[in-house]
Amino acid sequence: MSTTGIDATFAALGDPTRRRVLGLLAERDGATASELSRELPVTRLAIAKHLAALDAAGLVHAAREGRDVRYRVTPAPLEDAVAWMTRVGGEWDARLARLAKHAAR
Amino acid sequence: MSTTGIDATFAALGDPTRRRVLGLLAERDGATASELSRELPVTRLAIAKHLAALDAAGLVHAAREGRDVRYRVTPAPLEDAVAWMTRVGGEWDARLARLAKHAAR
DNA sequence: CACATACGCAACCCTAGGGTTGCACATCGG
DNA sequence: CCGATGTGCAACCCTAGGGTTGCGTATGTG
Repeated sequence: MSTTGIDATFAALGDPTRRRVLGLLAERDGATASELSRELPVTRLAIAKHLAALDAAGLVHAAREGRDVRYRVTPAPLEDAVAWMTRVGGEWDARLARLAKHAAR
Repeated sequence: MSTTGIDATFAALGDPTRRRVLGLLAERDGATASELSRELPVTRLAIAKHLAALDAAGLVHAAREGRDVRYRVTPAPLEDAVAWMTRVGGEWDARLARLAKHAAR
């Protein structure tokens, strides 16, 4: 499942707009690209691209519903990212590292 | 302090090479740019740029020692990044979120 | 049916930035 | 003092990718 892996995750999170998209989607789960484009200063198609990238990174899942496509957050890859951070952080908080590893569902 | 904040942190972490640099530095703390460049397939100057970026993001601290400059990891900004992730994760693990926030010393 | 709405493809523009080379300067060791 | 080593600046190349517009297509609604 982690075929794409950490590289894709961090790359996806690297862009500010993409993080805003993900953030919005975290609140309005199941939103469409058009809906999100109304709340951001970019085109619908730009949002669609970002959603595609997030989808490729496994951070989001697309589900077609008739005319429109609804997206919902799938935060599993974030666990690996957190695990990496705690590692390079020198286990600066051992409890955090332990929980991050334990949080895998 | 959080003006640059999360944007800079995630941007810095977005590049694979830069993550490798940070990862190496986590093991060999206090390494110089030249040392790191010997273990990576890129130029010393490229490493130096990455270290500058990491420094700007507050993930690394440069300390001049005579002829060479030694870098050490300062993982504090990672806490904010982790906090953001847990937030967009829909508090998929409430304990993790609590600890991430609590870890800020 | 006609119109609005939502998605998708393709081509394109343009800047950011990762990486390089070439040179100059500082410092350490013999 | 001289050479080896480490850092820094500047200019440059080049690709990735964020964003756009234009158009075509499908699905919903009056």
